[in-house]
Amino acid sequence: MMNDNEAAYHVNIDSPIAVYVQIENQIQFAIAAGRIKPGHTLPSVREMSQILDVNPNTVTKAYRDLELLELVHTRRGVGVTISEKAPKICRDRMRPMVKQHLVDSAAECIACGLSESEVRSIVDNTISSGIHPYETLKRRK
Amino acid sequence: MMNDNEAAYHVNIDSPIAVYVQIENQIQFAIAAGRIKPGHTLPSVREMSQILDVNPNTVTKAYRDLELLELVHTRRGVGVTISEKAPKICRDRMRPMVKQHLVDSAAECIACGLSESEVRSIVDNTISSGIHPYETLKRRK
Amino acid sequence: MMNDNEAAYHVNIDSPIAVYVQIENQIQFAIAAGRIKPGHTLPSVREMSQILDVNPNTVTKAYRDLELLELVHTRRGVGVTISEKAPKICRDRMRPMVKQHLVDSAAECIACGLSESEVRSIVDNTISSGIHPYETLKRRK
Amino acid sequence: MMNDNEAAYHVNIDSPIAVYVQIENQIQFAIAAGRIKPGHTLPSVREMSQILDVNPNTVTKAYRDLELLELVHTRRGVGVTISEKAPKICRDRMRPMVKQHLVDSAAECIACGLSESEVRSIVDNTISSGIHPYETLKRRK
DNA sequence: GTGGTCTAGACCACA
DNA sequence: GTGGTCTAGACCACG
Repeated sequence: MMNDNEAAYHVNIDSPIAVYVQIENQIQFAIAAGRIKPGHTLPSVREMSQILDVNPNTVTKAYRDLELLELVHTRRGVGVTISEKAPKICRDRMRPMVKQHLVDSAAECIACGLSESEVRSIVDNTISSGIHPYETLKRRK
Repeated sequence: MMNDNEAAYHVNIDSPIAVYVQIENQIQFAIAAGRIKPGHTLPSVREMSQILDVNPNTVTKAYRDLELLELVHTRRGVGVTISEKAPKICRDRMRPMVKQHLVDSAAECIACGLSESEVRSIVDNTISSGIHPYETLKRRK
Repeated sequence: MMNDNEAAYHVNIDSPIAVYVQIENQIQFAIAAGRIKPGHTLPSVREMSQILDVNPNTVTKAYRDLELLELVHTRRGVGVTISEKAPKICRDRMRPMVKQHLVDSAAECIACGLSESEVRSIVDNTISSGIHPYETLKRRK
Repeated sequence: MMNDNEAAYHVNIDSPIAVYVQIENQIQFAIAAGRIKPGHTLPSVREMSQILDVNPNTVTKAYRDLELLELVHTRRGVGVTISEKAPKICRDRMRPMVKQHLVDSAAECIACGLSESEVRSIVDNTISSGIHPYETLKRRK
């Protein structure tokens, strides 16, 4: 079994998606999926910057954004902890977004000439496989 | 009957996606979907810039990228025409991309706690509605 | 010892070859010849524009083309670095081109009535002299 | 045996070299190589534009340039004829140019890592084969 | 500090 | 008329 720290944070530096956005997304997905829960303390900025091998400023920016969204509380000397209302906020914020992504993606596939059954089969296969979204959420910002 | 302008080019200047990328995407979708075919001449840079109400340089940038992708042939004093191999190139390039988008989007939905049937229903609804993707696809690469 | 600047970038503004193409060519030759290697960071857009005394946009255009060719990786806030596969791509792309140029040039000489020995002698002299091509290669394609 | 009219004019519309330049080059090469001689009448503008399937204006521009170079005489009602001094002018003009091309091309090859023997071998092979340069001359303008 | 996008406008080359 | 190049300068996004 994994503990909370094995949430396996990572970033793809070659992704067109900004690094700080990737970080935010991973944490939001982890909250929405219940993998990290209210009260949990995120790795410190320094730890996270080492884990991800990125500039500490980048982590700071991500954490700061999460705080603006009220998903975490930052307290000096304590760290950054997941807020009580994070799961709800997170889902309320993300669901319309991910639904729209799904609509857009399906529309793209049809526009490219994929058959309806092909589209449905891709979705079915995705559903029935373990999946790790982490950098896609803000694809369109 | 619709006229040559049926392609109905347009851009959303408030989109986070660069205008020139929106232009490229629309043309690529139109090629992939067979709405514009090899030999077809695109609106001139000046025309297109009027249609879209953007600076001609922005259109030039989009057309130039399409040429680097070998989707169009550009000839000074003549215009920009769709290449013979455009449909194939376009589909080969776009299909893996749109499929991946669909996989990612479906994974996002599941990760956010949407039920499998909810996901399938969104896809089904999208398939059975007329749709006009034009500013999705990736920003770069 | 020479410093990092040994690459000695420069452009000829009176050349009929576009400035941005001259920049691309110099970098490609430097990569093909092994003078700059994967991981190397190119001068920033602003630096290069000062070195060459051209508008930053012109440098941007060159760097962007190099990225589309996958010769460099561009990262905002970081800079432009030579990709791992640049040397191979570069040689694969350039060798057929330069060979064809050589064939064409030799054919031109013969067609103009130069003797075979004269042609060979020009080539021999060129080979045995230090040479710095930087603005040849094709304009496009 | 070919007669003068079988000089086999043709243009490559996809070449980066301007069509009118390709026309000029072919005629100049033909003069330099002695394939067409003083007194010979070139195809009329209309004929040539049909042969090449290009706009008559393009042929007109080429013929006009050749006249400025004193390679041809244009007389209304008669046509365009090769001048007496064309062969000499042509060679004097072209030789330095083609020599420089050869130097540049050999330098490019070396810069791309081709071995000296490889370069010599390419040249030798070219010399010993029948060759038809027609659009290369003004590669660099 | 880095690069990315867009505008405005000039001038050139080509058909 | 077509597209191509370059400049100047603004504003944004990222680390």
